Amino acid sequence: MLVATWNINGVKARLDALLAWLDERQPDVVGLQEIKSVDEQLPRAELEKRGWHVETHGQKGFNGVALLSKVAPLSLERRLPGAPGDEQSRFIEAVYALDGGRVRVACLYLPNGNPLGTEKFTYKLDWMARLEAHAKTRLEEELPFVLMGDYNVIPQPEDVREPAAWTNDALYQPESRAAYRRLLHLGLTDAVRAASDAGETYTFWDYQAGSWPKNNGIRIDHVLLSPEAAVRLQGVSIDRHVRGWEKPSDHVPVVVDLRA
DNA sequence: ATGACGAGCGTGGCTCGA
Repeated sequence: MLVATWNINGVKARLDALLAWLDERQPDVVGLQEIKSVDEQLPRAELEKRGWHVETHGQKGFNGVALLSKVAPLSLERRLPGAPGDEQSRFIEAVYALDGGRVRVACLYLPNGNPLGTEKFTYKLDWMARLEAHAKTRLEEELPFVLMGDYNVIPQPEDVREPAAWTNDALYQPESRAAYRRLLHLGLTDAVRAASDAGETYTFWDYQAGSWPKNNGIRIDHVLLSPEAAVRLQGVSIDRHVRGWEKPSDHVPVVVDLRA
C-alpha cells in the first residue's frame, strides 16, 4: 500500500495539481496539510467523483489538514489530545482496513514556531510534547501506525543545504530537533532515512530567492513508522518533480510503500 | 545588506508561512 503526505499550501489554489498527482500516483491514503480552507469550501465533489473519501479538519484562512483515502475509514479523530482550548486545526487521524489488516494513519501540521523568543516557539514545543505523549499511547496499541506530515523540523545537518542560514530559525533549534529525536526514541522509524542513503532528500524549497533552481532545500516533511509498520517498509519516494509544475506548492509529496 | 514569493481575505494591504 502507498501512504503519502503533502503540504499542499492551499487546496483550492492547488486543485489541478492535486488531481494530477493523485491520478499519477494512486496512493491508498494521503494526508494533506495547510489546506487553508474551511470544511465546507473544500472541493469535495471533485475528489469524491474520482472515488476519494475525504475527511477534513479545516480552518478559515490558514492551517487545516485532511485525509484522502480509497476506502472509508473505520474510525476518525480530529484533535491532538492535551490542550482542549487549542483551536488550530493541525491534526487528523484515522484507522483503515487495508491489505487485509488495520492500519492507523495520522496527519499532522506541526507549528512553525518562528520567531524565536515568542509564544509561537513555546506553542511549537508544547505541541511537540503533546505529540510525544500521544505517539506513546498509540504505540501501545501495537497496530501498524504511520505518523506523518509537515513537522517543521530539520532533523540533522544532512537535511539542509545551507545549515548556517537556519541557525536562528525555529525549524533548526536544538530544542526542536531534540523533541523530534524523542519521537524516534519512542520506537518510531524515520522512513526516508531507513529506506535511502541518498543525499539532498529535501521536501521543501522556498518560493523566494531562487531556492528551487538552486536546490536550496530542507527536509521537514516526515513519515514516522511504528515497529509494526516499519517491518513492512518497501521503499520511499520524494516526488520532487511536482515542485517544477506550474503554480506549485513549496512542499512536495513524500510517499511510503508498505507491503501487505 | 536587504528583499525576494505566495495564499487567503476581501478589495488594500494586511497576516501567515519557512
